Amino acid sequence: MKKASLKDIAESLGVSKALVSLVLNGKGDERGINRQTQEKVKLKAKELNYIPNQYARGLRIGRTNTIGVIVPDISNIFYGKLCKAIEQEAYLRGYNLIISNTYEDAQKEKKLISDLINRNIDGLILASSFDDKNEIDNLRQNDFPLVLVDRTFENFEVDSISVSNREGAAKAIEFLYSKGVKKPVCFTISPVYVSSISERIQGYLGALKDQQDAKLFQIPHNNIEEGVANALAELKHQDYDGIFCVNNNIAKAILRELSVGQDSLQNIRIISFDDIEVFDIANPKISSISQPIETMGKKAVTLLIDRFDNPEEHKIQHLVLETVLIER
Amino acid sequence: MKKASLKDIAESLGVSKALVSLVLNGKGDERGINRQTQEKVKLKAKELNYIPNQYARGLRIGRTNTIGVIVPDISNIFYGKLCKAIEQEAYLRGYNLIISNTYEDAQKEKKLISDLINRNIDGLILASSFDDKNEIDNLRQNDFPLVLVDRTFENFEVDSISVSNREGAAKAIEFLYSKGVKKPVCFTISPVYVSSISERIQGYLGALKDQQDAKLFQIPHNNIEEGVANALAELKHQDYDGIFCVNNNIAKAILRELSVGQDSLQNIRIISFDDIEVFDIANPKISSISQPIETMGKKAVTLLIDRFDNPEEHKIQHLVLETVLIER
DNA sequence: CTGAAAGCGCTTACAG
DNA sequence: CTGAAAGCGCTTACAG
Repeated sequence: MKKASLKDIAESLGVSKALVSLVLNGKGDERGINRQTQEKVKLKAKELNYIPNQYARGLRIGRTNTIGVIVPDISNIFYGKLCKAIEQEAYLRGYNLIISNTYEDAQKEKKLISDLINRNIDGLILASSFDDKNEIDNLRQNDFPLVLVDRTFENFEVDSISVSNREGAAKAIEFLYSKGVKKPVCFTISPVYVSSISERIQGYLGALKDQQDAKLFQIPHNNIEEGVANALAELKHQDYDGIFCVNNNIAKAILRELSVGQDSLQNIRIISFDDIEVFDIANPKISSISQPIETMGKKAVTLLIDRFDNPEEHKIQHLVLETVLIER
Repeated sequence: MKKASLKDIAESLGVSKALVSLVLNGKGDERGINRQTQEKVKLKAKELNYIPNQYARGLRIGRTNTIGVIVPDISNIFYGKLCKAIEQEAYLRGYNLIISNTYEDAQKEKKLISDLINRNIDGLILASSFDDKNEIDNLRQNDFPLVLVDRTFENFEVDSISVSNREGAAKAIEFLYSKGVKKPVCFTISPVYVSSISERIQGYLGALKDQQDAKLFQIPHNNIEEGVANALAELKHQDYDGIFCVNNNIAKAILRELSVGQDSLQNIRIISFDDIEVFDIANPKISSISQPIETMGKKAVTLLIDRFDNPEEHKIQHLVLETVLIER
């Protein structure tokens, strides 16, 4: 691809690169450049199909209009939708995205973060798998523009946006009780230390009528099917009559498992965090705690860009959005 | 983020930037640089936590180790998985991804392509929404590294990887017949001109026992629910007894619609292109034509990188993978 | 109103 | 064995 450069435009017009740069960046009037000259430049730029080299530009001014996004797994529908929302808002604002997945691997996350920073991203939107905020404390110390999304850290002075997981989980348990469930069990997922998951577990525990009933199954994130199958097998012989799933992947695995037998569990009532389309058509019916994914994604971008644009006035924010109970 | 540069290393060691660059790029021995000097350089680089600025590097050598990926919609599970496969292979090979969505909007696709090229991506993996290969013919003419994935163009000398859509669709129709279906209808989706969809339609038409039975519903991609609801309502009064869905989104919409009534259609047999988890738990059972998504994604990356690395010897390839019928 | 020059951080001939 | 210099394409003081 032979692309036109500033130089090409300048030479073909007999003006300097500096002038062309100024005009094309909308500083023509401000710098009092002849209107006719400005027109000529713009015309020629269009004619040569000029597009500025963002990396040369980035190298010079230290901004690349690129936002890094790191999530655990984009093929998880929750993160897929989140990335979509982020992408749409970013596109509107003129930013590109570099999206990467960690698959809950802290080593990979470390590498990705330095890779991305190294690629001169202007800022980072992160759904972190780290168990400790210290892993990213250097970013905070260096004032690197960072927004935590979905997963946050306590007492960490960095912009974040998430949902009220504890309340959402409590709402789920109360719903189960209201439907006659006596003993609800919680299916959680590894890594259990990420804020969203641990808060949901706390919400479950806090909402239990009798702490004696507390029962948690921890399903490994990279082997959900088997973990769920084992848990369900164990439940068969017990008197738990409700299941709270901490995320949609768990609920989906339960549905699959139930569809191939486990008749004795057909009467168990299920509710899950994340509202996904599958629940509309699933049998048994699965109620859910729906998250405002779009708002979360768009707002993350807004927070980040505000941080770029107003580094001085920008106030660190911790936004917490409400969830909605969807009864089925 | 104050990052260490070549200069920092060079100065603190009293050597030149050139030497440092050579050593760090593994050309120390080749250029006969003193082993001890090399060691010192590497140590200091580690100590200062040096990471090269990829964009300065890219500006200089014209490569950025970044691959652009453009798909219609990453929140569609098919493309989500495809991107995941692409990401995994790219990560292994040391490449980053810039992923963007077109939402089937040709204008946006045009803009994204020039944006990405402009960001010095080394190559592009594209699932195009264009109705005409001429839209990207300039890329081909300029020898820009490009791999078409999922959606291809006929008689277009550019690497591509896709599945045998026609045969897959035919297989689906034959399966319906084998299960006693007499008159299968096809639910297709807009834009209907993209290769994958049009080939599936051709497969459907070609496999019909009686061309008189041909019946197509064209569902708009941005209003699937309503389109499907209308189509199903119309079907109620007719004698079609099988449905072939050209993709998973259509099938999911049918499942939802059926779950809220339409009893008279419960006995219709359904098969869909794309095998998704939902089908395992869905009622009615939905058979499917499964695509080798992982292979498609990984192979796209391989093709692209081979193109970079061996620009001379690289032969244009059009890979077509087989689909698999999943009976349910 | 416009241009010449410096410099962002890197790599690569070229010279010794 | 190593260094000085040029240049990738851009923007921005500075000068006139």
